[in-house]
Amino acid sequence: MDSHFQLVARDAASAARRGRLRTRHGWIETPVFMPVGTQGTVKAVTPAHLREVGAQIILGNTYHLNLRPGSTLVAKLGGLHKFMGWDGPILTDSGGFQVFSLAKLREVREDGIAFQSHLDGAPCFLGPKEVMAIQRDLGSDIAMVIDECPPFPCTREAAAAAVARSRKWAGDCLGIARETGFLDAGHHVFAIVQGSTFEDLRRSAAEELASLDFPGYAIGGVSVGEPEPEMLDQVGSTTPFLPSDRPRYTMGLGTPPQILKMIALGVDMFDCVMPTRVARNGLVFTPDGPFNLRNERFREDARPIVEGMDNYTCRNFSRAYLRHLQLAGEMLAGTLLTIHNLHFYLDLMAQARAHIEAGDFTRWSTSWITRYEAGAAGG
RNA sequence: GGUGGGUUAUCCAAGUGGCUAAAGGAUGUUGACUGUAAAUCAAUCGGGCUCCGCCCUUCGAUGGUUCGAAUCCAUCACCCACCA
Repeated sequence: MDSHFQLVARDAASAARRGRLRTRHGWIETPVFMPVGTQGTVKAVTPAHLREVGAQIILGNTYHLNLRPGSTLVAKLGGLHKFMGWDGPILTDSGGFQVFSLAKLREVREDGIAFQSHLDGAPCFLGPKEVMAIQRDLGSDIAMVIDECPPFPCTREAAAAAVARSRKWAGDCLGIARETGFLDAGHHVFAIVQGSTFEDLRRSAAEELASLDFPGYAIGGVSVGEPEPEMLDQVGSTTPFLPSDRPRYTMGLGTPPQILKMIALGVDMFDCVMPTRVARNGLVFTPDGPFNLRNERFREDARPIVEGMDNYTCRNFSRAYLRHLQLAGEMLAGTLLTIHNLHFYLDLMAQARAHIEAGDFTRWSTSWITRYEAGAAGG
């Protein structure tokens, strides 16, 4: 089997899969969590830190990098990998999500999305042609199609329209990738399934995109403010209609328990700003749930965030010290807490992979979630 | 010794008769954060309670004027500036 995606093992009690995805910058073991590095940096940490905590692949963002410093500049300087000093795989988001998050400054047209730059108000346009050109410039290993990500809640009409536009754009992106030799060179292009909370829309979108034969499939339109049950329903009503021999990726998710639940639904790839963003705000993850280091109860706590956890932060620093850094506004706090949180997420994924291989994923996952949710951590 | 200015809650600092438990900032405390316009944002911040409301105690100290004072008057204490 010389496919770019290989399934190594499957869980008997769920749809969880253990796989391997080949990219131009190496193989990725799935399920995988991808730290988010929107602007060509995973905030607060260096590529060396990323390696150390076990990152296999990171994200970049088409919208942001094209506005600043500009994709042609990045191309001129050797592509995003060289530019940012990261030689592992990079997935670039297309900017579709920015339609949602920057909604006040956008206009969705048939051929793409007109934005106003959030930086200086300059007009900016992203359509299939633009996003593929930018992602080619960046040297993306996995390029995402441009899509329309509707908010939650959203009407059936709006959801259907977003699905239709996204499907059209997806086909255009794939066509461009074929014509330009992007795919043949070993880059991947992933489709994005929309459909909001409408199961039939999700299903038809998934089936139609599947028929186009993409190297991978993403589930979009989640993590837009919907309650967790809705979110899991949307994922669960999409994955059955995606080809099982292609990687599946839920965009922008999630919390540790959510990720385990989605692995059980057959999802292979995840990205989320949560571990990095909340780290900069003082929140850290532990097997007994998250806690905020700013809390006074850690004032004199000499223990590491997680006893025995093998990362730079837990090996060397006490909760009391990290709390001090956070309260003092020291930038090192963001760095050390990000290192811990990323390691926590990536270590969780490594455990999940091992348990899928070992055949006891569901049992392990259930007890992991139970402990996490019961946790009054740090007490 | 003289003249002028000042003393407000943990800190800084508004407030010159009622709408003031007292602006604003800082600090503190708590919470939020899900394809990153986030090293951000929000709440709370005299004490107590049967806590969508009520009761105490506050604006250097004491005494006074007034229906009512952080706000006016007197005395005292301390601080600052300038002049001797």
